[in-house]
Amino acid sequence: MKPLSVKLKPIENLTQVDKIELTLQEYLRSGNFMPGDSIPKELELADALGVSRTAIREALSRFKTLGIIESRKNRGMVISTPDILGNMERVLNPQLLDDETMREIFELRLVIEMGLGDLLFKRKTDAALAKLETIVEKCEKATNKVEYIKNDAEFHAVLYKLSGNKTIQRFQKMLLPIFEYILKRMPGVADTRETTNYTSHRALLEILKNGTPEEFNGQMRDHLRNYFTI
Amino acid sequence: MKPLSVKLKPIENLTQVDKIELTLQEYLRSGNFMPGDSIPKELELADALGVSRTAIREALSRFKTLGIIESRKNRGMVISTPDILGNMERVLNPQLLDDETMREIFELRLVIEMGLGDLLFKRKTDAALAKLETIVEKCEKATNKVEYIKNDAEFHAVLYKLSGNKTIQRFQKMLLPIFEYILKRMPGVADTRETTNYTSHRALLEILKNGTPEEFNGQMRDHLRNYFTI
DNA sequence: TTTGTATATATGTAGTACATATTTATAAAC
DNA sequence: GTTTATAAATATGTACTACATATATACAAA
Repeated sequence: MKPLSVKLKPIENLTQVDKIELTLQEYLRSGNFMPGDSIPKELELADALGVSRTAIREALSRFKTLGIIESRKNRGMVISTPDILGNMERVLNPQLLDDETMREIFELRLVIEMGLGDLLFKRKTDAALAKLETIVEKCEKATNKVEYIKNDAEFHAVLYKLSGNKTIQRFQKMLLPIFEYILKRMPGVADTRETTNYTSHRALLEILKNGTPEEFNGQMRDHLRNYFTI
Repeated sequence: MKPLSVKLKPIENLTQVDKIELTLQEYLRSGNFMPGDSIPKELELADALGVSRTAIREALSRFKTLGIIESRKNRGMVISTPDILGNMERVLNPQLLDDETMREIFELRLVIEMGLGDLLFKRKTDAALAKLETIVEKCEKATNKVEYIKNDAEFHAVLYKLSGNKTIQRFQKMLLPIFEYILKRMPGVADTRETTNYTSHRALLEILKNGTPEEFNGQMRDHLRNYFTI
């Protein structure tokens, strides 16, 4: 049989609500709305678009889910500031994601960690360094794998906090389950947290105290190099 | 007056649909569903939870918005693989986000770019290097700011592509509008793309050809250093 | 000035009816 | 026997109505 042209696209099968969503999206975009601005009430929108309140509500519900608008009884709908990571967080489920995507997220985490040096040096404080010091010491005294891993997580968490960037910090926190999943389930990725850390963390800390961002990034590369076998 | 204790939290004001969402979320989580698995139809869920189909539909609509489930007529609902970046993309609107968040996103992009070296060296190909070569040459011949900026964007885009990580690549693409917004609107951030690039890009490329990841990351730091004044 | 009460209003929930698309079964045609 | 038409069944999609619920507003009472 002659193969169908790949250019043959399925006819657009948008539901009513899909169209309403697009219309409202364009309306919101072109209206230059700012957070706090209110939009017409459901009945007005339904009337303006010539559709039922049911359909309008479902379209609005999507925006509400994304955090673009908020609604309160008798106050109508207002534009809100969406939480850019919140939506991602809600779907970051290892059960649902495919392996390739998780591998890529894993890599993204590594990349971030290796590029973090400058932020850390820019915002490090004596208090934070002291805190890292105690963690590294605990790490050096750890006697079993569980303790190692716990301290490792804490060390990196404090580093991220030290970056002074709440978005990056949250991002990393979200990615932790993926990280664990990869280490446990993926073939070819060795969990080296036990063997490398207790010297490596010390080195990172010393560089952070007296070294340069370049040195730090380099040491971090070394710290994470085993994960790069993916 | 005695100040109210900050521990005094507002009483939980969850709507019916909110509760349904939580219930279904738990149901989905504990059920170990995989993409492709189907879930009970709306009427069954409504019946099981003792609520109207209307409310069930609104709760399901949220999951649909997040990409966790999909629905088709007469086929019911099936678990799907969510697009982790898709939801973020839909709300990445400079108009709606606050300046602090955008600054942090801007930083995140810088961090990623400075930690990208290893991936690039691991996956570089002759073809990609050749492509970068032509871009750098164009860049060196550029005569006005518009050309510089265009080439700069292209150079970085090819770098990201070279990383072989589609998630990172998409992520960067999504962040571009934020990047542009920051450069244009934020005080204290100088747009130095014109003055630094034509030498800096060449250096990056030469390192990528014959150098090491460390050298590359270092040069990238230099390439981006002006943005770190935030 | 505060506190209570009534009223209007916009969203939230329920229920019914029907539209629409897709599967399944069955019959007809070659 | 394989394909093609046709019909019935089914689950989601849309519309409409009615009422519940929370909140703003106005006004009265303390």
